[in-house]
Amino acid sequence: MRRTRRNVKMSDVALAANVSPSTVSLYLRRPHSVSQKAGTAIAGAIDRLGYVPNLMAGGLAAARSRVVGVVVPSMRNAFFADTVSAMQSILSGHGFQVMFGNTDYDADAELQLVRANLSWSPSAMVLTGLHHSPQTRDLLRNADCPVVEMWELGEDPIDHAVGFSHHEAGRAAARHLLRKGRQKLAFLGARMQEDRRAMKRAEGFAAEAATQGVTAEIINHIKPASTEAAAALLSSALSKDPGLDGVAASNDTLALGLLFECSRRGIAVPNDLSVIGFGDLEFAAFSNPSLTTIRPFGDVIGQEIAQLILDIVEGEGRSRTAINTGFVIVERGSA
Amino acid sequence: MRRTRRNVKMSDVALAANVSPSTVSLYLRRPHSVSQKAGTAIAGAIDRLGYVPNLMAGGLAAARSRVVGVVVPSMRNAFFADTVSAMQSILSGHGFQVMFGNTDYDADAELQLVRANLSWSPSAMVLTGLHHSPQTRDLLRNADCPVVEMWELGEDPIDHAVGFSHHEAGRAAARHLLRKGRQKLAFLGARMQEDRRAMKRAEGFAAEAATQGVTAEIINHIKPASTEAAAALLSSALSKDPGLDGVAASNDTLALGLLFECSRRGIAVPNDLSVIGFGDLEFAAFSNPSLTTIRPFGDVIGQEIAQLILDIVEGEGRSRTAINTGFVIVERGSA
DNA sequence: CTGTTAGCGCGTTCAA
DNA sequence: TTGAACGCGCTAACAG
Repeated sequence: MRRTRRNVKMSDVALAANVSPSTVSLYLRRPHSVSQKAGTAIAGAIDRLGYVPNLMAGGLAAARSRVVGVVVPSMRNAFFADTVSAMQSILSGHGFQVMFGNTDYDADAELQLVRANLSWSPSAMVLTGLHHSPQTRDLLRNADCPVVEMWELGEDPIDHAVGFSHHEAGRAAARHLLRKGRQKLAFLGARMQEDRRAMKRAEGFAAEAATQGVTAEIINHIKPASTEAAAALLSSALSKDPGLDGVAASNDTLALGLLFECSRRGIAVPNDLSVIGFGDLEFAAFSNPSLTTIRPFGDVIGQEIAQLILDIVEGEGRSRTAINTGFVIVERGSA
Repeated sequence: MRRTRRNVKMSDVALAANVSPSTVSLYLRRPHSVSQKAGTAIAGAIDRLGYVPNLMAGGLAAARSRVVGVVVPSMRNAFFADTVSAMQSILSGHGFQVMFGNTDYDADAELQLVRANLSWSPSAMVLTGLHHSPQTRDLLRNADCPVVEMWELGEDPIDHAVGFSHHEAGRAAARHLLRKGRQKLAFLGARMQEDRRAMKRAEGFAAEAATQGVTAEIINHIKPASTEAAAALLSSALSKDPGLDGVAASNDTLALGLLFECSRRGIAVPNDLSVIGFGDLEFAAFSNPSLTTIRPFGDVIGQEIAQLILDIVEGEGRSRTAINTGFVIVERGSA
């Protein structure tokens, strides 16, 4: 840590530019509300002095900061990494910064992160999913900023929601398998006790199967997706129904594990067993057979959220309370 | 955006607890420096009133915030997602928050992000790599906080560095192929004009080959890794040297694309051609053949950085200026 | 378009 | 251990 060369502040810039501090402040916020002459003088002083605004002071005075708090289960998850990256790129172009936190699917961690973010009087809060502890909801309902729940659409959002229906995604997976003539279905999931959205897909899957008179078992593995999880789930499913001919996995990582496990066991995909994943990870196209999966639009979610926030914060027009970004089935070799 | 129920502040808590504001402040920062009685009264008031500290006011007064600014090329990249997640988990346990930005390998974007982060008087700044624009370096050198450059070790760090030598990683890849009896080598890279670390691996690769009397061509594709990039690179490499029998890819995504392309062309891996990647992505083990690759330790980098920052900021002891997290070769089927 | 005047909510002296 | 005074650097009226 280097010596503190006392920070140059706005009043120093004002001095150097021969204007008052408030003119500098105004220039910084609305350059066009200041005379050409003052403007160039200020701009000159700013970079001659290497002035860096103190956003804490600004935020304190304005009772609001240009920070957007983002809380996701895990940045290691490509879904959220996509969304947050897309959001960050757009927001930073408008002078907003992203403060982020991982909950690791822990409700208490979520509460702490929300609390921490709110301490910065953010311009907006972005959370993942519609399911939060009552305390968290309370905090957010009383927060003096827009709240966006993402990656899920459903009942009773706190404020705004951007995403899609996981129930529908589950139904779509079932319909796809059924259309392929599959009759003995199962939904295999990893860590669904924590990932409520995966659970909703599972329920949609079973519901759709039921409407067609087919029963679909839902099997959960309590640990995260991995080769071991895939092996365990496949064994379990096969023992419950040896005639199994179609499975949906709660995500592509698990689906890829299933493909791997099938090849180990000599189960032909898709002839003996159809497999459909969820997520359309980069590598879904590279597997053998390539993976049929459901593609959500993580980047679009991020873009829509950024735009929504900008509309609300900068904007005039009314903003939609729910935005459906949809999903599509990407048909490849495995189903 | 809901109605502003005027925020409860520290003085409100003080009032409710029958103590002065500064006692509350003291309690918040060092609970043990306050009498038992005052302590419980304050704690009670805090959660009865739902007090959320205003970190901007606190930071302004203290001239420092518990924010750590993190700047990475892209969160979509699993390397950085791992590192940042690991770092965030540890830091948030100590009351620090992460403010992050993606540069997309753009030096100017990096400068803007650094400037923006510094406006928050962060407790530390974390950047990716050792290569930055002179302006960025200046800003950082004069910054009144520790600076950590990560994912690379080398000459002249700004302050602290946590990572490993990419030159050495490149050498290791070459040694591995040479040890397998490969004699016609090439290093295939995507977007290396921007990813300097990949370029350093390429140089290390060529240097090591040279010491063994083997020449290794370095070929770059200016667009990001993809199936097209892999196809183009393979064609180019084969046309330069039809006898090619060993290649290193700048990352696993590209390596997987190469594997895919080889299988399309009927090139047997590893018999006709050995392939070694970099990164050890989750799916490197699932490909066919599975991918031999170099594993950096992204999560360890994050942990070490978090620890380093905590040591400097909270701590007493002297902190190391460089931490080598190393790498290992994971030998699988492709080489 | 510019300058003046008041705080924003809290940390940090210091004295009691 | 507690409290009073002061100011952190800036924004937001408003008056000129």
